[in-house]
Amino acid sequence: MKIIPLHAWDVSPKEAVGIQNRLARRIVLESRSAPPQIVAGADIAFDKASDAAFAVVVLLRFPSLLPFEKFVFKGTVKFPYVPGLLSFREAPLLLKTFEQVEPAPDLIFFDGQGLAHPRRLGLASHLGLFLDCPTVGCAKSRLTGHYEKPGQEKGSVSPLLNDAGEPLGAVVRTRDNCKPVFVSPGHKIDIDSAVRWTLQCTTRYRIPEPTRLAHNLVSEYKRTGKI
DNA sequence: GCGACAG
DNA sequence: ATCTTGTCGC
Repeated sequence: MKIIPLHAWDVSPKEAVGIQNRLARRIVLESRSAPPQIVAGADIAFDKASDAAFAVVVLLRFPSLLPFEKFVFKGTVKFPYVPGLLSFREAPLLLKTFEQVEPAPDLIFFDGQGLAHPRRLGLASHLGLFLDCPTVGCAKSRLTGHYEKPGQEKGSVSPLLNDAGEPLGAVVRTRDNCKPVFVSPGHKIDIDSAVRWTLQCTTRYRIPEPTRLAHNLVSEYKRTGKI
């Protein structure tokens, strides 16, 4: 895929916040109506001992959800984990991986937030701009926003709102009696579509197949150390 | 000052 | 995220 270098990544936390505020205005919260044909999942794994990190992108057919291609990149990460600045820690490695990705997917799932971010530019939104591709953020826990617990039944959805009452995303029950996931649009997609595709990409597990498979693969690469 | 805080 | 076995529940 072609990457659009919107800015440098070796910046200070303060500069990072400024970049987020500036880029957030470019996010498009609208989506084309057609279903995706190819969806992707991306994730990163860190090796505690060495300072190596692995990034993986998996491509799956939709709606079969059968994986047919995978890409890996091994490197190091320097930016620390700071709540709200996750993309500055993970995006560099993920982008190196996306440089290899072909064909370009129609929708990409990330393990993290999209719009549901303090400055409305979570990892999924940020990378959506760099890749100029529809993206969805599917996080395992909340970063910001308030909500009412969704029903215990798979498919139950509850809106995630900011303090002004504006919608940021949704809390989605992807499996009966299981902790819900936090879904929010990244780029070039609306909230309802993000939730719909997330549910349609979910099988018997809490995590949607794209990111679940990416996570399994990246864990294996980290374990074996081989690419 | 205190609490919250994606991965 | 990462360090880790068994175990409770559907």
